[in-house]
Amino acid sequence: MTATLETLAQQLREHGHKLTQPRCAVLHALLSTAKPLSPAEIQALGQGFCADLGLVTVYRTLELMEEIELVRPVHLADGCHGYVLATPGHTHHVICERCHAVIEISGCGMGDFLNFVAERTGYRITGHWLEISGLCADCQHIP
Amino acid sequence: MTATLETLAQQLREHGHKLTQPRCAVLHALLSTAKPLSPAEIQALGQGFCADLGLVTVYRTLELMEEIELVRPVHLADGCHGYVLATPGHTHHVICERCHAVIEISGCGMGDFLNFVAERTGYRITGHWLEISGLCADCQHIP
DNA sequence: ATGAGTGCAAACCGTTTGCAATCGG
DNA sequence: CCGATTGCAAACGGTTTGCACTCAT
Repeated sequence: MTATLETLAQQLREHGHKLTQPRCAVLHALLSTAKPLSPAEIQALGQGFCADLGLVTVYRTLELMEEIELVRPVHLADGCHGYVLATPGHTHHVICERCHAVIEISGCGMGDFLNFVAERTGYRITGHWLEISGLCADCQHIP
Repeated sequence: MTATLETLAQQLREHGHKLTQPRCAVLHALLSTAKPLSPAEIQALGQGFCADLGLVTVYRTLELMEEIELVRPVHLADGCHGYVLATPGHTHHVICERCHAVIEISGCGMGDFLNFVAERTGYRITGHWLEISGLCADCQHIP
């Protein structure tokens, strides 16, 4: 099931949140691309739908949507970060270092590795954060 | 080989950098713990060795030491980040979510998983960033 | 009608920059 | 001695907060 404005709006309502113009504008912005968007980029794109969308509202909306797992933050190694629409379940991001396109990998073949780490360190492992960078199919052909 | 103030200082010199009091203070601070330290924490600890150590100098020193791979940045999922002394080669961090102790895992059993990702996505994989969180041996016994 | 949601302006925090003074080799 | 390094103060960019107004339900 692919996310649409309707399904996303529905999820907002289910969590008891109001469906407002600014929130629709943020969703529109995120739906318009597979790349992670910064709050400022979301504001710029969102203003096509809600002309006076404020940056503060974008922050508050993203915080809200992160809580109900509608969006997921993407932290890159260089510290910059953005948001993408979330797909349910445990996923990892693969990010093109040239065009920043993102693919989510669901399911994760790291169970064995994590067991090894647990044994080796004595830690009880509770979570992990993995982001993979590379060149997407398109960008491999562009020098 | 465990890093000491002497070996670290040596590396600085080898790269043509001067060995100054503030830089020693930063190294002292990092040697004093296995936890990642923020620039502000490094300044506070470092002032025990160099009373007027400035925060700006800490930033510039960390930048320098990151370049010559004396220290490594640690980004946590919650966005806060710090620095730890680096061990050579490709490593991953395992961080205790309670006391923030860090263990580095060298070597990394993720080759197969990355190949799988490459096949599945069509990306040419160039790098990855993995941080594992859990409870260290000590903290498992504290509720 | 009424509380959730909004925009604005200002506060805030961590980081970076310009510059004159200082220190190490 | 001389350039690398430092500390200070100020600029900076992104994020958060206080508050009065507005909107969705």
